Amino acid sequence: MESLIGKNSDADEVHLNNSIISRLTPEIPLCPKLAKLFLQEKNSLTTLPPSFFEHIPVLKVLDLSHTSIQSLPPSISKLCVLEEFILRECSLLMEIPPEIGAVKNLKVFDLEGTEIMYLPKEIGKLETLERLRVSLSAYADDYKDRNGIEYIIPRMTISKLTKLKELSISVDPEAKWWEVEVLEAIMHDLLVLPDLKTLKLCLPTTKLVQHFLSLERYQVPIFSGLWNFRFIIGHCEQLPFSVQLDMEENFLKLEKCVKYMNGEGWMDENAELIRQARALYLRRHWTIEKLSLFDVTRLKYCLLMECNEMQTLVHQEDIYEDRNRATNHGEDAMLGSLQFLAIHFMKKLQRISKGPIGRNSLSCLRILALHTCPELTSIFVGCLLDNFKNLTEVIVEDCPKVKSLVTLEATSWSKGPFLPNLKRVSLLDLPGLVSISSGVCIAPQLDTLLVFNCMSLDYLSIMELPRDTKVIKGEIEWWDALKYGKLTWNSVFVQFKRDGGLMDQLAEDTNSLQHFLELPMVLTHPDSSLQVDQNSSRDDHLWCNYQYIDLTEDWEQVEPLQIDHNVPSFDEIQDMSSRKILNSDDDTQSQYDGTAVGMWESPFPVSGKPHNEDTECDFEAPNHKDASPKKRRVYKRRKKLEVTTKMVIEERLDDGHIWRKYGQKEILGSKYPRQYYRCNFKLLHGCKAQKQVQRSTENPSVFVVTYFGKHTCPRTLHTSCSSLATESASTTFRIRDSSTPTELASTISESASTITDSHFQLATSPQTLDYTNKFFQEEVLHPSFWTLEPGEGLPLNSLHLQI
DNA sequence: TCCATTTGACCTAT
DNA sequence: ATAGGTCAAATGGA
Repeated sequence: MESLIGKNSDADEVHLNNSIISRLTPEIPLCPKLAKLFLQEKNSLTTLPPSFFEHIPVLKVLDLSHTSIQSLPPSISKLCVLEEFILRECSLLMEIPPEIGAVKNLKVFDLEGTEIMYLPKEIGKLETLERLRVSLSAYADDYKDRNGIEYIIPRMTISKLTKLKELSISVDPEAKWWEVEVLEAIMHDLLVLPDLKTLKLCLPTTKLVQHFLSLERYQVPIFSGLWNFRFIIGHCEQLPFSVQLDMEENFLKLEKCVKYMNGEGWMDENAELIRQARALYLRRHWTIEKLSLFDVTRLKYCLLMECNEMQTLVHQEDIYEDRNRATNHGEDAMLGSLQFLAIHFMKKLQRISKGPIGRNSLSCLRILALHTCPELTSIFVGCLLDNFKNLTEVIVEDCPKVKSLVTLEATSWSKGPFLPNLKRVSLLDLPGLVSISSGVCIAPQLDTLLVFNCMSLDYLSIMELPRDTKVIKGEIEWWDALKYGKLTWNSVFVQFKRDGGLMDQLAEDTNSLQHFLELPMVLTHPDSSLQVDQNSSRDDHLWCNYQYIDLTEDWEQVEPLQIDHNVPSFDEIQDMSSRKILNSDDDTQSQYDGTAVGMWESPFPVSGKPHNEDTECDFEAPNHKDASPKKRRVYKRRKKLEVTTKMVIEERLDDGHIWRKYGQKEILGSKYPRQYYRCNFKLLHGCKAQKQVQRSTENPSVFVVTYFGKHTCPRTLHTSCSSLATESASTTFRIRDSSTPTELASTISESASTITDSHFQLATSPQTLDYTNKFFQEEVLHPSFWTLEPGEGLPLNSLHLQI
C-alpha cells in the first residue's frame, strides 16, 4: 500500500481491486490530492491503520465495499469533505464509531450488507446526508438487551437528516427488536423529511403497513410522495436451498418493489401498496387463487413463489369486472403492463389465464419463466396466442404435465405465425412434452431452442419452428433419438458439452431476470404500442440504473427498467477498468459474473396455514464460507471428478451450512453407516448445530438427515448465501453431468435403477415418475415437512432427501 | 455391557 | 497452510 500510494501520491483517484493486501501499513504517505479511494472486494483487507484517514484531507469518495474490515478508525473524523462513503457488504463491520458525526459533508452513506448493531446518534449530525442505507444485523437484539431498544436507532436521529432523499433500512428477518414501537417511531421521524423520495423498509405486519399508509404530511400521504420504494411485508424463512437466490436479490432491486410473504385472506389490507408497485414478489400467499385479486394493472415485473392455492393468474371474469370499473385506459387489459413474469413452485397452478381475457392482456410480456409447477398444463392457449406480441423469451422447466407450449381450444383463432418476437425458447425437464406447439406455427424469429431432459419430445416440425432457427441446443442422446426434424436442423444443432460446465451453462440459460435486464429498453406509453428501442445498447440500458425517474404518474414516459443505484453493472465495471487501476493481480469480478441458478429443490410449503413461528423448523439461511463465492466455485470446480456414492451424498446434502464430519458408525440393523456432522463454526463461535446423515435401508435413494440444535453462529454475508447455495447446486449438477444417466444410475444407486430428484428425472422407468410424484405430494424437501421430535435434546427435525 | 456418539490424531487434497 | 474426511479409541447413557 505504501509503495503503491507512495508512487502515486499525486493521483487524485486510486483503485485497489483484488489485490492481496491483508493489512494496510500503518504509515501511509501524504496523499494531499487524493479525492477518490476505492478499495472494494478485498476480502483480505481486515484492518485499517488508526491514522489511515489523516493524510487524505480532500477525499470525497471512499468505497470499502466487500472488504473484511471490522471497524473504522476514529480518524474518519478527519474526512471533513467526504461526500460518499460506501461500505456495502462489509459483513464483519458491526459498529460505526461516533466520529462519523464529524464527516460533515457526507451525502451518501451506504451500509447495506453490513452487520451493524445500532446507528450511533452522531449520524444525526450529518445534516447534508441525502442517501442513507443501513442494514442492521441480528446482533442488534443483543445490543438491545444490553443498552435498551431506543439505542438501536436512536429517536430523533433520522428526523435530523432533513436533506434525506433516500432511506433504506434492512433488518435481519430474525431480528426481534424490529417491532411495532420502533417502526412507529421511525415513521414518525419520516414526517419531517420533506425531500424523501425513496424509502426501503421491512414492514413485518399488515398493521404496520396500514400505519405507514396512513402517514400524512400536510394532509398528503407520505407514500404518495415516494418515487421509489421497496417494502418487505411479512416474513418467511429464507428459501431452503438454492432456489435462484440471486434472482430474488436482484428482483428486490427493481423499482417500486413489494415483497409480500405469508399473506392470507381475500380483502387484503396490503392491496394499496401492491397497487402502486411495479415489481411484486409474492411468496407463500396462503389463500390467493388468482393474481388478479390484486390490482395489478401497473405491474411490470412479477415473481411468484409457493402460492399453493393459485390456479391461474387471470380469469375471464376479471376482465368484465375491470370494464365495470371503467379504468382510465378503457382497455380490457389484464396484466397489460407486465414485462417480466417468473413463477416458481406453484403447486396448483394450471394455467396462466382462463377464458378470453382481452386483446391487450399480457401484450407487454417479454419474458415468461415457469419453474416447477406440477399441475401446469396450459401455457399459451389458442385464443390468446395473439396477445403475446412482445414475448421474446420463454423458459419452462420441471412442469411434468406440460405436453406442448400451445394448447389448442375449440375457439377459432387467426392464422399464425404467432409469438412474432419470440427469440429464445428453453425447455427443461419436461417429461410430458411431446410437441413444441401442437402444430401451430410460432416464433418466426426464433434464434435459440434449448431442450434439456425432455425425452418425450421426439418430433420437431417445420410447421412449428422456422427453418432458419439459428441454434438448437440439446443433449446428444435426445438429438439421436429424434424421429423427425434432425435433417432440417442438423446444421444448427449444438450438443451440450458434458464437461462440468454444463450446469453453469444451464443456469445462465435459465436466468430469466438476468436475461431481462440485458434486453434493450422499451417505451411504454398507454397510447403507443410497445416498441423495442433497437438502438439502445446494453450500456445505455444499464446507465439507466443510475437515474431516478419519477414514475408516480399514470402517464408514463420513457420508463426504463430501473434498478437500485448501486447494483453492480457492467458499465460500472467497464468504467473501473478504464480508470487508473494501480494494482490488479486478479481479473475476477466475482460479484458480477454470471449467476448460477439452482433449480433442483422444490420447496412447496404445506398448504393451508402459515407456520407457527415457534414450532417451525430450525432451518436457517445458507451460511457463507470465508472464501469469496467465486473462489469457492473455482475451488469446487477444480475438484477431480469422482463419481462415487459418497460424493453424491455430500454434494447433494449441502444445505448451505458448512459442516465438518466428525465420525461415522455402522448402525445396528441398518445397511448404511450413519455420518456425524457438526457445524464448522463450533470452535469459532461455539455453534451447537449438528446433523446426522444416513441412507435409508428401505429406500436407498432416500437420505435421512437429522438436525440437532440451532445454529448460533453469526450469519454474515447474506449475499454469499445465494452464491453458496447455487454453488452447491452447480456442483451437484457437475457430478451428474459428468456421466451419462446410465453410468450415474449404476454408480449412485446400487439397488434402484433410477435416480430421481425434482429437477433431473434422468431415468426413464415408471419408478422414476412414481418417485417424482411422491416427492411433490409429500414435499419431502421442504423444511416445513420436517417432523419435530418430542422431548428435549432430541432431533429438531429430520429431512428425507432423495437423490 | 452394548452401542451410539464424540474426541482427537492423522491423512489427503487443494 | 488449511480444510475437511478417516479411524481408532474414549466416553457416556440405557
